Amino acid sequence: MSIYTLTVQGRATRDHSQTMNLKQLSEKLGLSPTTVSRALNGYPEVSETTRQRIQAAAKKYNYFPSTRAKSLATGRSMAIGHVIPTDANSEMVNPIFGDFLAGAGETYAASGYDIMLSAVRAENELQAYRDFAAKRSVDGVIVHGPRADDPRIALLKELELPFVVHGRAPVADDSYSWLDINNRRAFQRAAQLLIDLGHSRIALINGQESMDFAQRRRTGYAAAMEAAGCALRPEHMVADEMTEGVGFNAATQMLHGPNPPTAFLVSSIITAIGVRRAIGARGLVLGRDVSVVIHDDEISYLRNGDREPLFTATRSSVRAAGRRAGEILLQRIAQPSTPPIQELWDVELTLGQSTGPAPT
Amino acid sequence: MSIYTLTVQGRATRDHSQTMNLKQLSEKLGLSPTTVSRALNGYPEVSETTRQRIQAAAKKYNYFPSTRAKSLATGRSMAIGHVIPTDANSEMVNPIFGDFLAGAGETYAASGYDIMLSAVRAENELQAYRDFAAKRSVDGVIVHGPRADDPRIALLKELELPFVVHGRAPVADDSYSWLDINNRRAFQRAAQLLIDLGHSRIALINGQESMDFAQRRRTGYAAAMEAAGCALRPEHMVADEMTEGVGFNAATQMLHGPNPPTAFLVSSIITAIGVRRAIGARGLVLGRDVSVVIHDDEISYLRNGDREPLFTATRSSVRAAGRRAGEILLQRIAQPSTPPIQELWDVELTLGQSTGPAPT
DNA sequence: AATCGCACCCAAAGCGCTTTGAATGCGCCA
DNA sequence: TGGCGCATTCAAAGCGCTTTGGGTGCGATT
Repeated sequence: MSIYTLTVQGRATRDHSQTMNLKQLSEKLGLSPTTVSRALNGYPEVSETTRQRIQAAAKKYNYFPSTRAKSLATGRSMAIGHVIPTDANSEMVNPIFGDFLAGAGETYAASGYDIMLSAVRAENELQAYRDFAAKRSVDGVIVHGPRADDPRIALLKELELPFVVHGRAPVADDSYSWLDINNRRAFQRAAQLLIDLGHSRIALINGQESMDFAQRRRTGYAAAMEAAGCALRPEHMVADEMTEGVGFNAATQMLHGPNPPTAFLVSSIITAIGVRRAIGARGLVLGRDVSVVIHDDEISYLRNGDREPLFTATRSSVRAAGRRAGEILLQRIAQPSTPPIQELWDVELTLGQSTGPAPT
Repeated sequence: MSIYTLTVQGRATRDHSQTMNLKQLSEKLGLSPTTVSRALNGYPEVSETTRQRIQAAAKKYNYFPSTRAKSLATGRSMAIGHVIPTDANSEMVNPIFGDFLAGAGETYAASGYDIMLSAVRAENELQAYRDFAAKRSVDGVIVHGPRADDPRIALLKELELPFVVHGRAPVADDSYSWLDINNRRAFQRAAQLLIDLGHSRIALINGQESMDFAQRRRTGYAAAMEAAGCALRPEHMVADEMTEGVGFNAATQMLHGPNPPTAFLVSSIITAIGVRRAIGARGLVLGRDVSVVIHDDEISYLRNGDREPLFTATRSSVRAAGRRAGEILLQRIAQPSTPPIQELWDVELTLGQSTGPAPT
């Protein structure tokens, strides 16, 4: 027995032997569907004694309202859309995605929302949002990894689909909701820390320049360097995918160059693992010969050390960000006409074993 | 304007100014909803010329059928459920999840299915599957990371919800569909490779014993060791979470022990990164003093080297597994009464830079 | 000329829920 | 005693689609 069966022609036919539904339940109780529905949804027009009776019966018969029918009747789908790009070229699935979703999922679950995931190639990303809107399958969406002049924000406004951006677009704009960390200040402080330790040849291994966060981090880094009178060397600045391999290759090349950096500022712990490998391969010691500061998203399976941090790091939990972004979105959905919400989180700077005074 | 608005009492009221629906479209065309629906769904009872006309209009007015209504009418939700445990204790979100989903998502998208994600704490996992069934929000589910005597399999059978297991339960059972890699053979071959290189003190750093794959890998490892007459030392076998920290700690401890291993067999590239760090910290050289063989799931953001593999590895793409598991599930959904499908994939063994002859 | 088959099309019912608008019954006040 | 207000309950409409079970009109068959 299954939910549906196929006829010979392949046309679907129904199978109504399903689970308990509202009508059946109300018949068992000798009440109207109206009353049962109201009782279960907590409306006041039903006496407390019948409500008790109804709830007991619902539990007894394991009754759950069909989300499909509920959605259709209410016009709300009780689901939030997330679009996960599965870039065909780079085969890169964002490693922080899982933790962000776990955080957001907690929030959603508490309010009865589900997650609708759309895994698409980058070039179909816009269409994925369009589909969400056209098929009315979600009540709101989260936008991940905003880029310079990101077309998604304009599209979502046009589609009138509530959304929250994790991160933000480069241009200041208070017409939409976002949650971001203070990337600029984070990298400025991180660079300053290294400068205070006596470093002046500090390399930046960053995410791709098209990403807003990467631009802001570079700006922060550059500001600290310039304020300290340190030269900004193009050969010491890389903006690329945040993979272990990129970290290794970039650091290897720099360490073999004419004026090798004595410190690295690295945008991701994964990239930093590659940098660490390069440092080791060059016969240098991390934290003594070469310092490294990273940004740590607190990815659950890549903790930055158990007790004390391994890498000195600017730190902000992406899981907490997911939780909060989910809250903001639900709030937007409940009250779409209130002004958008923006939150800028400051990061912690924690000292680990990967930094030390510049070698003399 | 939003999908719905709240009245003062908080009761939802409808807002029907929505997007184009079937009725509106059919009116514009001067046809009945029946005909339009049939035309768009490819049924034969409609002339080719009107079909063309209808399709053109649908495109012009950007008409998409509401999935909600469609689901209700057909009884199929056109969504696949995935439950992602967000364990509260370990805060561990499975790193291979993203890539598996990306693969499965490709398959789903090609058939018009969506992904419904349920992020729950481990203790609520069973309830998540129950909810999927009771709320009728998905047509089938994927079971991730099966454990010994996994209750989910029995539950799903009882719920009559089509499912496919990624991995399989320890007890042979051809009554359900699964897709697995040959973990036993993989680790047997990997251990054999090390033995052939002259190693005899080979450590195993494995996933938790409760996981089926970990048991099979240990069995394969043990078989090779015993066949070669190598002692199975308990202090050289670890079964724990597959994090960098665990790899580092376990390897550090072993390398400082009385009879340190000369080779490691590691269940995950993430753990192996910790092992590599421990080897470096001990002042040893990977691939010369100590050999390492890993299992590589080909996670997109943690490639095992660019061109040539970094670690010698048994290798199998988890993304490809997702694609195929999705296919199997869709097949099960379409024809639930056909016999279950089981697939056991063999892994590749690729040589990298992390293995060499045992030091003498 | 009556009948049949076929190609096309439609009205209406139904999926399982929510919500509107009314009905019922009861205590209470004038 | 009649009428009012309140607390409960219900019947029916509607959400946007699919599918059943006919219709209609036309050429071909007898």
